[in-house]
Amino acid sequence: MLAAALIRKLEKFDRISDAERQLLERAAVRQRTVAKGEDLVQEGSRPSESLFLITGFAARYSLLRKGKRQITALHVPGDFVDLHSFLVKKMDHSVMAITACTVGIVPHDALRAISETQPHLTRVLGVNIAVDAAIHRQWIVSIGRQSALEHTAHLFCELFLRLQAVGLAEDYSFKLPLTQAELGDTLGLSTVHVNRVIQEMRAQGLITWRGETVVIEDWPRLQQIAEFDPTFLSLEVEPR
Amino acid sequence: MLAAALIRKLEKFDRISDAERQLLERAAVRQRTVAKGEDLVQEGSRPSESLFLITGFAARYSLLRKGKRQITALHVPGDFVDLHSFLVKKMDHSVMAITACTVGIVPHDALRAISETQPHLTRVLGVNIAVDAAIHRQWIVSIGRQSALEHTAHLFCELFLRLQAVGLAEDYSFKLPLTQAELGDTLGLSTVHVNRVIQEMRAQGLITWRGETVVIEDWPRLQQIAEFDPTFLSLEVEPR
DNA sequence: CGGCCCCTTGAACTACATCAACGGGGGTGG
DNA sequence: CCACCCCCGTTGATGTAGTTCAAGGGGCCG
Repeated sequence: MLAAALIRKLEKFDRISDAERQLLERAAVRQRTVAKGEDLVQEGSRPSESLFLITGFAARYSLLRKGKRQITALHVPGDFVDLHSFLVKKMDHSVMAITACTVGIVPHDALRAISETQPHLTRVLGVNIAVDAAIHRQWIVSIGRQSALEHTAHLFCELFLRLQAVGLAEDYSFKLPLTQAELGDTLGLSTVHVNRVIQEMRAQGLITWRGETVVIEDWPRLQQIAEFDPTFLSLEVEPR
Repeated sequence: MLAAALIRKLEKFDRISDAERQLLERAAVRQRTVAKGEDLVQEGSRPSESLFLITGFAARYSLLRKGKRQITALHVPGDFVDLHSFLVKKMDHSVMAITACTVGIVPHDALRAISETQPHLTRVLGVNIAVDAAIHRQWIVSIGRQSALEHTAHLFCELFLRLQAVGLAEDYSFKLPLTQAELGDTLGLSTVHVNRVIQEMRAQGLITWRGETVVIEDWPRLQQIAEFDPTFLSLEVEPR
């Protein structure tokens, strides 16, 4: 039952058998809660377990000298936050809790056992890593070649679909518990400029965003401005 | 013998047994040459085989309206260019030959067979995907929060180590067969500005770059300017 | 020999950053 | 329970890194 959110996410990629489901349930040996602002995983560490998000938002980030920060990934419930640490061993970045989080814990021993005996499940977990990479590539495109408004629109499109995929969005509305400063570190923009872009998006009737609730007011135009194509999310059930 | 470059690359991550080596050799059923400027793989396609680079440079890229282009990855000999297409099925970007290339071809059937019976080799191939993702994250950090000069310096550090890992660099020197326009599309900069940054790097005695040959003249300072930490490349043999 | 990349330079422009300041709301300590 | 304070969103003014436009020159290939 711990792994319910994770399984729902993996089921977007391919059908998961009952046997596989049970294996995942048993692999998630326990859970942990992490306070807002705390690190789930730290740069330089060599984790012996991987974490998936059950509730809350998390962010991978890197720090540079002069206090600059870049967020390289946002994670929502169901995401396997540091699955790659099983393969890559040493963390090259940290992961922090954007909100209070509960995470499921899967020991690397359990992942190894799955990789030894469960080729199909292993492939589906591989899809997870590959889709993370695809999202990274899209972010590179957006930071590199889109305007601040286009880029922001793109991120909203992406988050909406990802949250919808795990049942956390309805009626073009979802929770976005990020501050504008955190959004700036995600988009590679200053806080001030994020604020102006958001106001422009409101003025154009693209979105509303009050408190933690975002409503997409004009989905077709938001997609069009962002040049959004959902292919990179691989949200289609296929035999893998 | 076809897969020699690929195997050399994988051996940077972990020891590859003779049996695994032979499997890879047999999986690489044939090779192909691709002319400079041609696409190896096209966005929207559903490849039934994956390609690794034997010789030449290749780039993954996305196009935006108004003719803008962003390169999201550079590939050098030994790189498994679209291994992820085995898992993700539909390409969300294209891959082009920066120079004339020869590529080895591995049918997805062969990759599936490996995934069914070769857990260790499957994990090592997974490292390949995970390291690609780590490089993507580093690019996000560099585009998002570094100056043009810092970012360029970082890319040169990365390329030097990656080329050195496959025996294509010596004495702080390597071949970089990119035009300044292509480098701009890689860094998210205009051609004009790339030119000015390169000149600044030359003026500071960091590098020389004549024709296709780059020489790193001051490796410690180049790394320091770039805030370069090679951890993300995972170039250490470890049991995986 | 001609044409076309590719590198280079100059000048003008602009998207976004930086600096500074203020108000409101929610949590905390007295 | 109230007061304070800090975080967060917001706004204005100014600064600048990088873009865009334009043009020339050199080398290589057909």
